[in-house]
Amino acid sequence: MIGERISDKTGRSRRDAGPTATVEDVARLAGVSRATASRVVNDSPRVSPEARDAVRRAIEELGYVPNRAARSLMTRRSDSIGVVILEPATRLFGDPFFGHLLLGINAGLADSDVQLVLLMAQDRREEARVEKYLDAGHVDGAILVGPHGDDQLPTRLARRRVPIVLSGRPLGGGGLSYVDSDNRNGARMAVSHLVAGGRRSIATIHGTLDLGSARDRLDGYRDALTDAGYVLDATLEAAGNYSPAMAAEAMRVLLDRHPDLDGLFAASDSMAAAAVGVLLDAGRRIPEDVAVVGFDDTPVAMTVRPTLSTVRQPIEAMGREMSRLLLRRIDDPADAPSQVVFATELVVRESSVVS
Amino acid sequence: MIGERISDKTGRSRRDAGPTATVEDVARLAGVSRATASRVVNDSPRVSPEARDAVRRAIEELGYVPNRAARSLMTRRSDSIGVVILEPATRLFGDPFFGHLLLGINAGLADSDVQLVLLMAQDRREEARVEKYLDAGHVDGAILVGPHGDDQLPTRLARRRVPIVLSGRPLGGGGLSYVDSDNRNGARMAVSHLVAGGRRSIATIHGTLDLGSARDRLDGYRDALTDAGYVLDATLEAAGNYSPAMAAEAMRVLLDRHPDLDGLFAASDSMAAAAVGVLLDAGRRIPEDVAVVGFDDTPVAMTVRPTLSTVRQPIEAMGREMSRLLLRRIDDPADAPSQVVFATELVVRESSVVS
DNA sequence: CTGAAAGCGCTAACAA
DNA sequence: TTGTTAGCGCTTTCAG
Repeated sequence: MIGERISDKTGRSRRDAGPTATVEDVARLAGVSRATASRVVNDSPRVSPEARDAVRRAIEELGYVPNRAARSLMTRRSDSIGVVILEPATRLFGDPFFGHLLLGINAGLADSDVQLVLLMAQDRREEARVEKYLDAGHVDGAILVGPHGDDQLPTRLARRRVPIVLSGRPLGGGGLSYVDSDNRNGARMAVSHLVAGGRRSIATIHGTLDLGSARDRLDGYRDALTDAGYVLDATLEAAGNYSPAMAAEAMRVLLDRHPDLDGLFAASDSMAAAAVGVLLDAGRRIPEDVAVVGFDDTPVAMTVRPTLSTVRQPIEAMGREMSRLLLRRIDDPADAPSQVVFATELVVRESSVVS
Repeated sequence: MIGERISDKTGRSRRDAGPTATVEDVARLAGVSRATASRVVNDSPRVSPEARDAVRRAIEELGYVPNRAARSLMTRRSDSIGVVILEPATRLFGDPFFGHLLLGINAGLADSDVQLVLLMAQDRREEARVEKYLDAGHVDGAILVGPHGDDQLPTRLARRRVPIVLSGRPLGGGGLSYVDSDNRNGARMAVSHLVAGGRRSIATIHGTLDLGSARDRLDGYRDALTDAGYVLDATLEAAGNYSPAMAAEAMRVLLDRHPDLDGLFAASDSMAAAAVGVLLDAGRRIPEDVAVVGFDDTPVAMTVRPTLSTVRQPIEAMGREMSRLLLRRIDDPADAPSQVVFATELVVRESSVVS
C-alpha cells in the first residue's frame, strides 16, 4: 500500500518545495528498514556501523528532518517547554530583566533541541488558559516567571505532576524547585555600604511585597540597619511596587516625612532612577546630600546622572540554571526539587560616594 | 482491538493524573462515533444538536483536551508560529521595545489558539539552526524581528514558501510582508520641532544603518533640515548604533566637532538619555543650551532629567498587526504580501522646550 | 544487529 | 447527519 512515493503525493500541503522526506524514504534509499533508520536518527547503539553510515548518507541526501508531531505522538513528549510570564504588562515594559532571563533560558536549551513556548498571562483569565494548556501536557514542563504571593498556580501544577521551575523564591508553598539570587544579602550589602559612607537617615523604596524578591530586599535593608545598631523606622520605608511612577511618588512622600534623609536604597534601578529624578527636582545633590543605591544593574544605571551604584545579579546564568533544572526534572520525574540561589554583588558608582 | 480502556493503560507516561482521555473515550461516553466526536470538537456544522450536546457533556466530564501532536500529524499544521529575534543580546537588554512587541504579538494570537514559539538567534550559527527549524515546517509561519540589511534569511524563507511577516521594512528584497512605523515622518516631526524652537545647529545620533528604521530616521532628520532651508552637514551626524555606550561616545565627538550645537535628535530614547548624560557632564544646560528629542517613548524618557521629548510608535498595536497578517497568510497562502505602516506621534516634554 | 508489525490520537474521505 | 475506514510519520516491542 505504499508503492511509489517520495516527497510527493496528491495534495500534500501548502509547502511545495520543503523537505518532506520520511523515515520511510530514508530507509528505502539506505536499503534498510524503517526501524533501523529510526534507530540511527535516535542514536541507538544497536546499529551496525555500515547501516549507520548508509542511513546518515540518505538523511543528508534527502535533507530529512524528523516530523515532530509524529515523534511526539509516539514518545509522548512534546520536546518543548513553556515559559510563563505571570507579570502584568507594566513590568515587562520597563524592565530589561525579562529579556535577559529569556536569553539565559534559551541558552540553557541550546544543546537539547527543546523549544521554548512563550506564554503570557496578564490576568486571571489568561492565567486559567495557560494553566489548561500546561495541564493538557502540550509542553513537557514549564518555567514560571513572577508568580505573586497569593497565586496557587505553581502548587496546583506541581500537584498534577507538571514539572516546573520557578523564577524567584515562592512565598507560599515549599517543596518547589526555584532559582533565585541572594536578594537579601545584596540589599544588606547595599545598605551597609550607605552606612559605611556615614549616612544616618537611610530610607528605602521597596517592591511589591507579595514578591519574594521584594520582601527579601526589604529584609536585607533592615538587616543592615540593625547590624549597624540603627533603630528601624517604618516611616523610612515606602512602596514603589517596581513601578517608576509609584517610586517617584514614594520618594516625594519620604522627602516630605524626612527632609533630612541622606541615604536611599531602592529595590530596583528603574525605581532608583525615578527617585533620583525627584531628589534632583527637590534640589538635593547626589551623592553629596543623598546617597543612592539601586538594584539589578540594568543599563539605566549607567545612563542616569549621576551613574547609579547598584546590586548586580547574574540574570542570564540564572535563566540557564532554570533550564538545566527543568530539563533534569523532565528526564527524571523522581528527581527531588532543588533550590538554587545565586550570589549578588555590589557595584559602586557615582550616586553613593562623594569623590 | 481496543476493548477496555479509558484514561489508563499499562505504562502510559510520567503524568499520573492528567487528562488523557481521547476522542475515542469521548465518543464512547457520548454514544457516538469517533468521527462525530471529532466533528464536534472542530465545530463542524454537520452535527445534530443532540449529538453535539452529548459530546459536549462527555468532553466536560472527561476533561478531554485534544492531543495536539495527533492533530498536527493529520492536519499538517502545528498551530504554532515562530517569533524569531535576530538581534544580538545587547539590544534586547536595554530596549523595552521587544517586550512590548512580544506582548502585542501574543495579544494578536489570543483568540486563535495558536502558540508562540520563541526563537533567538544571536549569531550566524544559531540563525542557521533557526532556519532549519522553520524550514522543517515545525511552525506554520514566522515573525522575523530585526533582520539586518545583509541578511538573506527572509528572502530564502519566502522563496521556500514559509509564511513570514517582518518587523520593520527590510532593506533588501521587496515583496515581503512587513509592519513598520512611519519612522521617517516621526524623525521629521522631531527635527522640525527643534527647528521651530529656533535651533540652528542640530546634530543627530543615528542607529545601525543596515536597519530600515535607522536609515528612515536619518532620512527624516535630513528632510526636516532641508525643509527648513538648512544646509546638511555630515559632521553633524554620528553613529550610536542603538547602543547607549556608543551613543555617549558619539555625543562626545559631536560636541568636540561642534561646541556650539544647540539641538540633538537621537534615534532612540536610550541613546538620547546617554547623550543627555554626556551633555550634562560637559556643562550644557538642557534644554536651554541644547534641546534634545529621542525616539520610542520608552519609560526611560520619563525617568531621565530633564524628561525627554520623543517620538511615540504604537509598538503593541504593531505586534498585534503582525500576528494578524501572519495568521491571514497562513490561512490563505495565496494572499498577497502586505505592508502596514503605523503613524508616529511627537511627544513634547522638558528636554526640548524652554519654559 | 535487523525487520515486521502494531499502533500513538486524530481527521478526512467515502459510504450509508 | 452519521459511521467506517484509512492512514499521517514515527518509535518500539517482539521475533528472528
